[in-house]
Amino acid sequence: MSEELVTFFKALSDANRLKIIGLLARQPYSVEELAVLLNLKASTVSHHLSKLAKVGLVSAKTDSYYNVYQLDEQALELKSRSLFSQENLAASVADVDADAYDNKVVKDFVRKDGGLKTIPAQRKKLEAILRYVVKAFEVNKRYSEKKVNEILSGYHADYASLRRELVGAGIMKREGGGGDYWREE
Amino acid sequence: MSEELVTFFKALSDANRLKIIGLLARQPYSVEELAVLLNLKASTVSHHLSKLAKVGLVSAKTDSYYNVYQLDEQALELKSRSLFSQENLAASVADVDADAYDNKVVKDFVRKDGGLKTIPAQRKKLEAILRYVVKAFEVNKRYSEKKVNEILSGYHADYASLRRELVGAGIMKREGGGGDYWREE
DNA sequence: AATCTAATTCGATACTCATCGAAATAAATC
DNA sequence: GATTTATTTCGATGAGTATCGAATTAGATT
Repeated sequence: MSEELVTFFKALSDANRLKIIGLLARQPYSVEELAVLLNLKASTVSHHLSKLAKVGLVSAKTDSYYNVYQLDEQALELKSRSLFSQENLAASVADVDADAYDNKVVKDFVRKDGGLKTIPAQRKKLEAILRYVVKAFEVNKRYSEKKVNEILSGYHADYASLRRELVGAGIMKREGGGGDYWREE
Repeated sequence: MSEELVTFFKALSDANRLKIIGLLARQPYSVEELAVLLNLKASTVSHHLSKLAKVGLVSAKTDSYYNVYQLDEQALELKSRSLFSQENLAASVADVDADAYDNKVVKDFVRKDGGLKTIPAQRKKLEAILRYVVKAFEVNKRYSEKKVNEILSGYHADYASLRRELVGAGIMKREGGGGDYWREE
């Protein structure tokens, strides 16, 4: 996945985070020690460490009062080796191709007024359309079924099928049996 | 230098720029072609390409109307190999140490009101102070000698020495013989 | 020379994110 | 159990930057 690669690079595209890595390459440090060395507040350092931890470059060990962070050299080695591998390069291009495919399908099935000519029967095309339709919903906002139907009916008279497929494909989530709907991520 | 490394990672920490790299890994493309493939405007793609070019990952070849960009695979290979080398790790730590040194010198020579107790005689300490003093100037803005003197006199009565040392150390630039001063980078 | 076309630059806007201080957690000592 | 200490989380702020459209530049064709 390309998103993961972006996250990795973002984690490293900050001078203070690189300094942290450089320091941890020599020995483990607590948050406070790093804060003093870098002339930053502890909360800021904590923020940086969480980003580095998220991509698996550092990890923490609790030691009495302190939370001692250490560099995962193995992960560093591994990552740096595979960064520009054929797979990663291909993955980023796959994203482009996928987008292009989605765009083509949307162009084929969507009228100028934004509504759907038909609901695609083929699975792959249907999913492309579902990814298009879901953009009408805000991320992480809760919608009642009534509201969902109302929005979807702007796309096709058979809003119920759209709603069912959105949930079935995991593109929208639903709480329990009769709860609200929302768009994740 | 650590700054260079940050720039490199920043160049790669954008999804669209990674896609560009992925695409150029297969074949060269013009700006316009990339814009279509990525669903972006040409001006945006141009902006991305300039960032990638700045770190030496891509280069352009003019071909009739078009400006065809290609990936410098050699640079990619080279960079990825040395990213987390001992030298780079050490360099980032050196920055920390250097900063700590500068901070200590500043603490020793600067009064609470911001003025200098004395102008350091030792070269290394003087340079640390000069790096501190130059922060009073905006980057890339032009200042007349009169204005420079005015600002520097806030630090020490011997503003002329400060001005001379700033230029001598290359920390501030001066145009020709009697022209304006400015702070680069 | 005049005109087209692609590319770049510039100014504006919206969004992301580094940083801080304050509040909330967590863990250990008293 | 109460309190201290380190860390994390949260909200706000400011700086940086991706994106666009318009204006400008650079080249090539007529």
